[in-house]
Amino acid sequence: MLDNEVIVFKALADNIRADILEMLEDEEKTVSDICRIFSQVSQPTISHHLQILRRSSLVRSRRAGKMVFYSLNKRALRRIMEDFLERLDS
Amino acid sequence: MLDNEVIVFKALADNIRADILEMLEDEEKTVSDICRIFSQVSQPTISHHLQILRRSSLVRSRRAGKMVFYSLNKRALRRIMEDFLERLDS
DNA sequence: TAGAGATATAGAAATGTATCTATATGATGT
DNA sequence: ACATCATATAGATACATTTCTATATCTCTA
Repeated sequence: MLDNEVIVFKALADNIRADILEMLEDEEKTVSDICRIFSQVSQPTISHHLQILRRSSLVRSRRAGKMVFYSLNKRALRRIMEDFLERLDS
Repeated sequence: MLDNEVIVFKALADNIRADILEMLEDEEKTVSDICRIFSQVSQPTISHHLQILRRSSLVRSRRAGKMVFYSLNKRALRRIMEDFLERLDS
């Protein structure tokens, strides 16, 4: 199994990060948007999870003024999963 | 993201377990077989990783005399990954 | 440029996971 | 029944991750 695959699986191996990814499935969201949903979790914690997702290439971020928008990198996610599945069959 | 998906990703999120899965890709192996390869890791540690893989449904085990054979549950792995990918597109 | 809003980083505490040694359990042959 | 081999479990320790509070950084506006 490739190293970056393990990194991606680590990123996916957490309920909060899984929920964040689902939130980003259809549209990008700011950190505050995300924090608003996870009302029980602090902003730095959300920020930390976002960094992990970013390092794994599963999300992208762009700054717009004071806000930072995060979006799901579907292409990367799909590519990694499909490569993994393909090696399983061959 | 489904709960059992997160459980599977947790199982995949470890280098030793990833390596074990690769070893099992083509043929079942006993615990001793696996231990022989991971010569730096103790038998109970391998056993522990195998239990995690088993609980996640990624491997199956069968006893044959004193030995226990572990095998990759390709069908489960493929099904989980494909369901995950499919929800990504729809 | 001072103040306020949005996000990131630092550092510490809490929690979780991996690993080890020792030992228990299960199976086989004598 | 006993000794032995293969694997699993218990319990302790080490290591890694998650989470928090406090604070820094960046950006806009007055």
